[in-house]
Amino acid sequence: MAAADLFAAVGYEATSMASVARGAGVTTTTIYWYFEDKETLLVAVLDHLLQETLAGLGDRDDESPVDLLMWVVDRLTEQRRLVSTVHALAGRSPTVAVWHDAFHELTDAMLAEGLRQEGVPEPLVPATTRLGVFAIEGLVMHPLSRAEQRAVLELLSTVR
Amino acid sequence: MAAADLFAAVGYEATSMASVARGAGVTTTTIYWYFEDKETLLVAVLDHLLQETLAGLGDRDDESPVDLLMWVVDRLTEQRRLVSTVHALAGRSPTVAVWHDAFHELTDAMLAEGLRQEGVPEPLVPATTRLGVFAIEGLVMHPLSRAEQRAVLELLSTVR
DNA sequence: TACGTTTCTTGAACGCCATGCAAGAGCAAA
DNA sequence: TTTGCTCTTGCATGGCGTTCAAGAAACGTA
Repeated sequence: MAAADLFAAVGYEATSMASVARGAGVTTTTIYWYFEDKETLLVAVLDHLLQETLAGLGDRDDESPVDLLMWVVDRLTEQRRLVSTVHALAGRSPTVAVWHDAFHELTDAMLAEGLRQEGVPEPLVPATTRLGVFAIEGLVMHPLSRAEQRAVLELLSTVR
Repeated sequence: MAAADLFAAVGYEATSMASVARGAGVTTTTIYWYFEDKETLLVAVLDHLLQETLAGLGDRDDESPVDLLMWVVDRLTEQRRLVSTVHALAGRSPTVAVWHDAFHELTDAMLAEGLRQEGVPEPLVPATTRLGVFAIEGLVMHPLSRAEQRAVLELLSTVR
């Protein structure tokens, strides 16, 4: 998909529908036959990216929890621009908001399950999950050195 | 400032320079005489809001740390739309990025100082500060009940 | 093979937006 | 009164997301 490349290269906002069409060798109107609007196109790209990432995650359920989180942070950091685009758009576009909510439902559940297997007591799981998600999003959005990232995640693993 | 009202009412993206001008009873060109572009106007509004919030914070340095954080989260949540706008724009606009960095430098320092006074050991201050900031931003961006918010902040205060 | 219907593509438009520019009003100093 | 500066205006420009009427291509049916 040409849109995915452009979103990754210059970002969603800087990508015009005309440039997507040019990249696909068609006209803008053709894009609109397949996707209702630009936001729907974005959601399609997000779904595609999510599939890829989930597949990659399946290949490494052997590593330690912190290493696993670091890997997820790395993948999301590669798409930092899209992440903040989604957050900004979710507040004003129902289309993107639906995807964003579904995404969190999925990832929050995965993290919660991981925490349970690490022995986090059940009543603490919800709040710990949320704090974990917030930490991941924070690490993705604010550039820190690898050591600093790890320090935050290690600190996070001391809550009780 | 008319721009501040419009940004708060409908958001930055949905606010056209024409509507700002109309609200101020002038022409768009006049706005451009005072502000270089729309992003510079945004930064002026952000500065204004920050001044107000800092003043309000000065009136309540008596409350408990968690209550203080809750209050900050409340103020930021009222401006949730602007918060995510700033995050999205900081990645592609130098103007907004500069303001965003300065904002974090200020607020991170304030939080770090608060943590020291709460007895957090010095070597843990940097990572704890970051985790705290991430928690605040997460709470601002994701709607949770008051009890859930408090649970996350209480959990956060148990790290060591 | 021919025809009707559905699927896909196109070029040209529309309305909105942020921004630029040349000209002029208002006003103070000389 | 003239000069020069600050401020405001109307108009224009180029780009954007999106729409629409029209036609081409593909396909099922006879």
